[in-house]
Amino acid sequence: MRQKSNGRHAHGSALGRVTIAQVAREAGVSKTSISRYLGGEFDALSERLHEQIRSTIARLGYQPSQMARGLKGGRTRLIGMLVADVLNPYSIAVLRGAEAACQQYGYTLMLCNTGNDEKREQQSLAALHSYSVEGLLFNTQGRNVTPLKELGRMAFPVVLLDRRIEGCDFDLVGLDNVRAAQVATAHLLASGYTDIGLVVQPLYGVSSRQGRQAGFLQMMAQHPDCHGETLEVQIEQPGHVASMLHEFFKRRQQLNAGGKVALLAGNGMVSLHIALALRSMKLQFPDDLGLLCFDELAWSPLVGSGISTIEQPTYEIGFSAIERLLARIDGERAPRREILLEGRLITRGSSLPLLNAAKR
Amino acid sequence: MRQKSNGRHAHGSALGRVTIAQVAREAGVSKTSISRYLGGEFDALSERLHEQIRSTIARLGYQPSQMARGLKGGRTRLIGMLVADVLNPYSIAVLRGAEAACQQYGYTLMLCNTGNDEKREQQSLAALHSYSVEGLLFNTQGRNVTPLKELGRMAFPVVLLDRRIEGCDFDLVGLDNVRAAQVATAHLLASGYTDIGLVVQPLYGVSSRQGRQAGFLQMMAQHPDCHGETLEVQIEQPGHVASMLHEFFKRRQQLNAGGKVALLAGNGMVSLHIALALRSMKLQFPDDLGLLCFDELAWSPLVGSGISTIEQPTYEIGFSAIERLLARIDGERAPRREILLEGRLITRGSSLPLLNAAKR
DNA sequence: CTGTTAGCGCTTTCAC
DNA sequence: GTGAAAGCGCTAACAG
Repeated sequence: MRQKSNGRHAHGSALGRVTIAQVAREAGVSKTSISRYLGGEFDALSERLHEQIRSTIARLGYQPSQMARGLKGGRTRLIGMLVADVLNPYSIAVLRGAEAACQQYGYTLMLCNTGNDEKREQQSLAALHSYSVEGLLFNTQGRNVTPLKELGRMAFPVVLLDRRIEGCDFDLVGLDNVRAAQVATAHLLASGYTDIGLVVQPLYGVSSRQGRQAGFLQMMAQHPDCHGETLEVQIEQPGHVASMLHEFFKRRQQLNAGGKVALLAGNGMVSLHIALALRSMKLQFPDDLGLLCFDELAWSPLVGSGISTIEQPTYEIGFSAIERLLARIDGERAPRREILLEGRLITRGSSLPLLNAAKR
Repeated sequence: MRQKSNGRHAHGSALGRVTIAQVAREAGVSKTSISRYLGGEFDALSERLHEQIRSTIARLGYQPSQMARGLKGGRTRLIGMLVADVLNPYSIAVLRGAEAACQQYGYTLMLCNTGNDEKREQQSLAALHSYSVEGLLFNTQGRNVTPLKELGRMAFPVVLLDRRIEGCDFDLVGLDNVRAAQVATAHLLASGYTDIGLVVQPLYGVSSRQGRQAGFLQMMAQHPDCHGETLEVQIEQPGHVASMLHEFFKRRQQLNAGGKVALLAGNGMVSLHIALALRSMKLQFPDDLGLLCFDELAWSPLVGSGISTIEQPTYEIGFSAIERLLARIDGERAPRREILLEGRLITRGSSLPLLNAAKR
C-alpha cells in the first residue's frame, strides 16, 4: 500500500508560481498597491499605477494564491458542499446550479460525498473546515447533528438543501414538498385512481419526505371514498420494495376489488426501485397500476409508456442556495429563511386517466 | 446583482480556529514539536511529548489549517478534478472511485465542472491552480491544449481520464476501448445482426471514441459478409439522432432487404438519445432492431426488454487514476503510462440472438 | 530529542 | 496615493 512519502516533487505544488512580490518588483510598485488592485480598491490607486499593475499582471500571468489570501483571516472564496450520495441524481442536478452560481460570484465549490456514512460526514466536515471554507451547503442525512449545531452556535454560514435538520436554524432551499405532493396526489385522484400508495424511504428525521407525506395525506383526507397509505421501503435491502408492493397490491385487492391502484414514488431513487420491482413482478402501467414519481429523470420518458413525474427546479435550488449562503457570508443576520420552490407536474403514460374509472 | 462586498463576517472563515501556537502553549512545548507530531515524525519525539501533544490536541479539538500548511510550498493535500459535464453519468461514477481513493490517502478532491465550455475550463484551471492543488484529474474536451501542455512542460502531475490529449504525455486511466468494442461488436454479430451502426458523438480529437470505432471496424472487417458503418451524431441538436437513425435504417433496407440491423451506442449519453429517438420513431428492440450500449446505467434494465450494455469499471477507473496521480505527486518520473481496464458485457433483451438469422 | 528563527504569499494597519 | 512593516498558521533549516 502506498505510503505518505516525503518525496518532493521538483515543482512542488507551487508550480513556479509568480508571486505578488515579483509583480511588485517588475511593476516598480509596492506589494501593498498590488494587493489593493487585487482587492478592487481602485479609488486608492492612481491611473498610472493602475495601468502599470494591470499590464504587469497580464504580462507575468500572475495569479494570486488563494491559500495565502485566505490565511490572513481573509476570504478563501471557497464553499463546501456536503452531499449524502453523488449517485443520487437530485444531488448532482442541484450541484450544477450551485456550481454555476459559484462561478458567477467568483467562488469555488469543494464537493464532498459522504456516501450516507456518518463517519465520512464527520471527516468531510473536518476537511472542509481545515480548508477554511467560508460557508457550507448541506444535503445529508444529518444523523449526528452535534457538529452541525456547533456550526450554528458560532453563526457559521450554512444553507440546507432539501431537508431541515432538527434543532438547527439554518436557511433552507428546497421544494415546496407539501404543495407538490398535493398536486401529485390530486392528479392521481383526478385520473381515477382510488387506492394510492405513497412509497418513500424512511420518514424519520427527513423533513422533505415528511412534507411529501403530509401533502399526500392532506389531499387523501379530502377524498374519504379513496384510500391512501404510506409504504416505507428500504431500497438498500434487495427485494424489499418488491415485497412491500406485492403486499400492498394484495391487500388492496382483497379490501377493494374494484379499486384502481396507483403508486406515488417519493423520490428518484425510489422510482428506480419501483420500476425494477414492477418489472420483476411483470406488472405494467397504466394497465396494472398507475405511477407518478417525484424527480424528473433522464429516463422517465423511456420506461413503458413513459413515467409521469413531479419535476423539481434543481438548478434553481442549487443556485438560490448559493445566493442565500453568500448573503450569510456577507454578514446577513436576519432570522432563518426558507425558500421553497414549486415543482412541475409532467404527465405521461404511467398516470393516464382511466376511462372506466369505477369509483366506489 | 450581488456585489463583492467587504462586509466581514463576525467569525470570518477562521471559525475561532484553534492554532498551532495555542496548542503549543497549552501543551507547554514548541510549535515545532506540534508540527512534527502533525507530520508524523514520531521518532523525533519523546514518549512524554507525544502523549502531551496528543491529549492537548484532542482536548482543544485542534485542526491544522491546510491553507497554512500549503502555503510554505508544502503540500496542500488537494487534488483538482476537471470534468466536462457532471450530468454525464460516466463522470459521476468515476468521481466516486476518485473520491474514495482521496479519502483513503488523506487527500481532498476539488471538483470543477466545465460544462463543455472552453472558457470555463480555463477559469476552472486557474481556480484550481490558485488553490495550489497538487495534481489534476482531467476528463474534458481538451479543445484548447495550450494550458495543458504548459502543465506538461513543468511536469505538473496530471492524470487523464478516458481520453488522451494530443501532444500531452500524461498518464491515462480508462477503458480498453478497442477491446471492449471488439467484444461488443462480436456479440452483435454472433447474435445474428448483419448491419451494424456504431453511433458516436464526434470522433475528432476524442481518443476513446476513436478507439471504440477502431475495435468496431476491426471486428467488422473480419466479417466481410456483414456491413458496419459509423454514425456521428450531434446529441445537442434536437432531432439529429432520430434523423441519422432514420436514414441509416432506410439505407440498409434498400441495400440489404433481408439484413438484420443493430445499433452500437458509443456511450451513455448516446444511449439515452438513441432510446428517445427510437421511441419517437415507434421502433422497438429486439423486434425492429438490436441495440447494445456502452455504459451500464441505472435504467438500462428498464427500457423495453432491457438494454444490453458494456459496463465500465468506473469506480476502479477513478480509484486507479488517483493512485496514479499520487505516484506522480510523490515524484515518480517514469515515462507515461496507460492503465486500460476491461469492460464487461451485460446481455439483455435488446441484443437477443435472432432465431431466424438470415445471414447473406 | 527539542526549541529558535526565518520565512511561505498575502492583507492590513499605520505612517509618510 | 503610496509604501514599510507586521503578522496570518504553519513548516523547515539550524542550533543546542
